[in-house]
Amino acid sequence: MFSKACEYGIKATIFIAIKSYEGVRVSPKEIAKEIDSPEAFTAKILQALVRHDVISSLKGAYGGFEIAKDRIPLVKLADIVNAIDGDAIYNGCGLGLHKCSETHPCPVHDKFKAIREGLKDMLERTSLEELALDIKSGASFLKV
Amino acid sequence: MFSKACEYGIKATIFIAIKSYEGVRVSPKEIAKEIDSPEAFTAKILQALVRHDVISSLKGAYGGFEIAKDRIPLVKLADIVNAIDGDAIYNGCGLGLHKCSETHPCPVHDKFKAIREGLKDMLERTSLEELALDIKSGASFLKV
DNA sequence: TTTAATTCGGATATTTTTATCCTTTTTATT
DNA sequence: AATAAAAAGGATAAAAATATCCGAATTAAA
Repeated sequence: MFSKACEYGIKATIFIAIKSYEGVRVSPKEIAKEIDSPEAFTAKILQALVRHDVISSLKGAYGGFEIAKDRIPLVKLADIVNAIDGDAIYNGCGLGLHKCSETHPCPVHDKFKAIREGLKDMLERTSLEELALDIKSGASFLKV
Repeated sequence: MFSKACEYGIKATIFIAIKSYEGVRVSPKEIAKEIDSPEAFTAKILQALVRHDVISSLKGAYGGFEIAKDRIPLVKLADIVNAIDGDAIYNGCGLGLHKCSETHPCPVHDKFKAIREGLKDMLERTSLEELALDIKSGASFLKV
């Protein structure tokens, strides 16, 4: 459903949020260990998330990745997905037609529309905050 | 959402169904032209569909691909997707955890479950017959 | 039985995605 | 100002997905 890059990006952002609640910045090494991902590749994804203002970073000694506490409830899953995979998931045609529309629909246009909208809705409604709190409470897990 | 291979497979199967209603077999060349796909790659996908008994083929002169008329209403979108992309869409974890389950869920486990089940349901309910009839009636399109 | 038309299957090429490595830039501390 | 720690960014490598090519096997018809 999502690319590997996006999977890592979501898990990394959740971990950064948890650490940011504690007021500590984290390194790609620490993140990769926690979410069980390749470190260098994860670092690249973090760069993309910074560029898209999902998270922020501080270079140099005592630097690392963080996210402002007051932004955590405002960041939605959709923001993370969008920063990494773009909006193809919502907007692209299910069968790859270049000009798929109501007036020139692909064979699965309507059937997919419902699924897509459900997905879009879920991504836009789900906040980083609730995902992070579930991890903190032990209700969900970032690896294995 | 789906792989290119799967997109081609779905469109190819629909076209084969339409031609099979007319009692004529079709070649990869004709199919590729009709669905706007790379011919040789499409041929490989057709082989996979034959191996999984979604469609059937006849080698040699006057051969080609076809699907028995009485099977058209029985074949579901899910059969085509399964033959090409497997069942990762329904069963894999949304965030790539190896052991994602009710008792050890990833952060988006429940939210994805709903989407997944909607998708699965749709794929299992949608028949090749209705897709083919929509193309025949001009209600939907296979290319552009 | 020969021929022509066709799918099948293996080998290979290209492109995209995933992953790694190394140098440069930035920054807090000493 | 010097130093050490860290992200940024570019170059490269490996793996997977997409795509092409060609010879072998099969088949219907002449």
